[in-house]
Amino acid sequence: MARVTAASKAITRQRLLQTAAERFARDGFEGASVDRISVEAGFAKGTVYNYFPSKEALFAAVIEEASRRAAELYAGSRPSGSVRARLLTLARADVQVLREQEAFTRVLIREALSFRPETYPLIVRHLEPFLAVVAETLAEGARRGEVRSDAPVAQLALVFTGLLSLHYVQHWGSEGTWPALDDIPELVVSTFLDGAAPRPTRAPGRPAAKRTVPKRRAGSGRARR
Amino acid sequence: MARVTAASKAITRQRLLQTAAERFARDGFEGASVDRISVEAGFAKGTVYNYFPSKEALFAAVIEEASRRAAELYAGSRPSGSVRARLLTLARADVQVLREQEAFTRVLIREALSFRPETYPLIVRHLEPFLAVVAETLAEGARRGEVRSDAPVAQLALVFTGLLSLHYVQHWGSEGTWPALDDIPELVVSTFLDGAAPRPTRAPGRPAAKRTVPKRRAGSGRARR
Amino acid sequence: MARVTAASKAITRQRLLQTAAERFARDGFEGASVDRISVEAGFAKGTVYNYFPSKEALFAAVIEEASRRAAELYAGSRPSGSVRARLLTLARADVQVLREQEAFTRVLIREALSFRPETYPLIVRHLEPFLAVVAETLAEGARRGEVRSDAPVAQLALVFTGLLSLHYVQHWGSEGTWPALDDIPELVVSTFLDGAAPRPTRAPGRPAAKRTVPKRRAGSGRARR
Amino acid sequence: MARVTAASKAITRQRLLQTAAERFARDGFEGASVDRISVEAGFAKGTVYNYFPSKEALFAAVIEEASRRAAELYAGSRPSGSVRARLLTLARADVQVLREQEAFTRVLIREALSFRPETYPLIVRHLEPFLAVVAETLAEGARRGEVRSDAPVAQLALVFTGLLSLHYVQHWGSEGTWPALDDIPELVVSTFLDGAAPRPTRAPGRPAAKRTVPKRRAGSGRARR
DNA sequence: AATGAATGAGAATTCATTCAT
DNA sequence: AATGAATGAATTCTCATTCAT
Repeated sequence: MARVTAASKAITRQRLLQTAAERFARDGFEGASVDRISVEAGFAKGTVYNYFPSKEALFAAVIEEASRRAAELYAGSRPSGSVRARLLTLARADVQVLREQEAFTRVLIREALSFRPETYPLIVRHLEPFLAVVAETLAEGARRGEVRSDAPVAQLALVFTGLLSLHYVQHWGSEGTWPALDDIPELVVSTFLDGAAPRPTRAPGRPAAKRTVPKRRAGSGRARR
Repeated sequence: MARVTAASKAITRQRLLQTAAERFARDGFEGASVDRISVEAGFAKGTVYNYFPSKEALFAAVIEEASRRAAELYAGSRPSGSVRARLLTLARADVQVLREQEAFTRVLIREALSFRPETYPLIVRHLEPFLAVVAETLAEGARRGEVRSDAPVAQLALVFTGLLSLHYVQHWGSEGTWPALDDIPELVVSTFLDGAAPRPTRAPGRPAAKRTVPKRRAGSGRARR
Repeated sequence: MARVTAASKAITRQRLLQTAAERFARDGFEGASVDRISVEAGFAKGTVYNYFPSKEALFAAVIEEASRRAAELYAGSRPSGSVRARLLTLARADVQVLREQEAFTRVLIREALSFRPETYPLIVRHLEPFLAVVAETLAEGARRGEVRSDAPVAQLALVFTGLLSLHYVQHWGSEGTWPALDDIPELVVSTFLDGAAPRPTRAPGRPAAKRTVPKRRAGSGRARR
Repeated sequence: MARVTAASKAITRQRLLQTAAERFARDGFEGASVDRISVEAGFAKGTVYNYFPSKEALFAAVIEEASRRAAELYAGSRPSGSVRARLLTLARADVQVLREQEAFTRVLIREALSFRPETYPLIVRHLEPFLAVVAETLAEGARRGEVRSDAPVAQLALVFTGLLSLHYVQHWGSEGTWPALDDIPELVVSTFLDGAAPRPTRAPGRPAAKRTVPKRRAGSGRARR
């Protein structure tokens, strides 16, 4: 019985967290209503308070949960190959996480912008695993000469991750018009690695001008150095 | 009477707007209290409503005011020279605007992230002039071959402007630790134009690894044009 | 739980409605304060809003409740006999309703005079059943020759009902001095059917002389003009 | 100069009173806004307070003014002839007053229904002159045998005056549909004097059923049934 | 006299939170 | 565990009133 109870409690908790994530994402922290979350999750008005001591705590739990799941998902992807290829893999994993928990992610990014002292640590903690992998990848790249070595990798990692978020924001802000989620990884990797200035030593007759910033055939360690 | 009245009204309005910007920046649109803004500005609870018909309107006025001032400041800087130099000038102007109205800007960026349909147009309107100048500069650069011509300039302009915002956010999030406001223009221009991959054709004996992403002395006159 | 809850909810609702009727009657719709109603009913400031979504809705519920009860009371009295006798019965039923819910009725009459477009339909709906019975009675009377047939019964019914209201107003306005509630039915029926001109040729053996106005010696069949 | 000043003060006062009457009539005491009255009268927000110490006082003054003007208007009409003719004249005078100051009258009737102890005496005072003339007329009629003498004329006068108000209310409530203002005097006099029971001694071939309750030519006393 | 900026009490309404059942 | 009635602080907004100019 204890087992059953424990299990059903866990289920209830999950349901509350899921609903809460959706409502927070849609309405923001202030705008979301505890009552509504409870009812939408299929419980009565007060049930949330049997699981979380306050709205704040519920919100923190939502973020915590998002972080946990994201960490799991990242754990699965062990990138290899050139730095470009690895960053692409990481960015794709991030987009994958985004897809699987878009609501969570929106909460996260939105709340990051509020600079509320209570939640900031949570968010940093959430980003850390991803940042660590990126930084490691960049360090490796710097050793191999594929990445500029004149800037601390931690900062470069922040920029890379920030670029991802930036494009998510533009995706949401444009209501999906541009960029499409699928395009984001290559866009970001390209922006991050190559910049907007033309590569000086491109092969002369290179095909230019695609619609979007080009999927560049990464690999091929050729030339570029 | 009329004179005195008009003058003092303008002062009151400014004081209200200033305080409102601060409170909105700190607490967000939902979190900020109109009564509190009024009192904190040194007036009675209801005085805001002698100047603005609603909280929404007050918020809109805050953004409008920020836009107006920003436009003035941009108007002062007429960039010239290479695209890199121009972008640098623009980015510096933007940082200048940020400094002069940091509270305003925080409101803006934060609210942009809330995706509230009511305020989105306001924000877009605010960004437009800056985006337009950036896009124009990039178009010129594309013609001159200083900028990749394989992506729409409008999108590149969005990325450039987004990169600025991204670095502001990191500045605030790190409580000023990194990046410093002064470093942001070069950081952003460099990230935007050059990317993180090493420039292939640098002069051989080039001094590497500065603290931040380098002020690159573009020098070495070769190629880039 | 459910049982207890449901029962106590009904009681609470009734208490709120009763108090609301009193306050609305005393202060009018605008003048009455929702908070005060709640507290006066023995609850906290906001409790009204657990039962009614708005002040308007509370007001509507008060009227609805009054209508429901009035309909019940009218349903009990099935008038028969001469038109005079029937109208008397109806008027007495109306006074009975008034007695049982004097506060409600005052709300009603008072609000009818405010001509607020929102509440007018409610009030009309409230009056309709009574008006219908009156009209029907008058139609029957017209067929039998007991009532003038030269005016639409709907209008006559309005006048009859209006006369009742008029006397209630005078009752309240005079603080009960004149007319007494008990006298109103005969007064109104007499005024309505006979008018103030002397009845010229009453049949001799007709039962005359009630306490109030009617005792008419009518006499003097002399011509009126 | 004192004269001029005094005159212009009086004009201002009148303009305020007129506008106030309109607003009070339209919006009720609570609903009317002092600011709006002042501005609509062509003055600034605060000017009302140079003439009236409070909203209450302004309201009282409006009623007082209405009474004064009404008394003047009544004074002009010295009715003569049969009681029916005289009552008709009085009723027409009342409708005339209504027409000339509909706003004032609406305020009055509406406020009468609120039973607010502060204003009730004012309203009674307002009605008194009219009531007195009506009572006098009825007394004369009773002496002449044209009016029932079994009820105090004061009460009959109240009923007569109340009937007028009742029809005004129906006129407003139906948005002018029924009854038309022009029809009210005859309607009321007929209802008041004759009632809804058929006159016993109508001439046999009498024309029946007009649209509205008929101007009846008071027929000639023969049996009612 | 007139003005209109400032005031602040008070209203409706929301909603996180408590707690008896 | 879950419920949901009750609470009351907090919020936006209105408006009568004051008073310096």
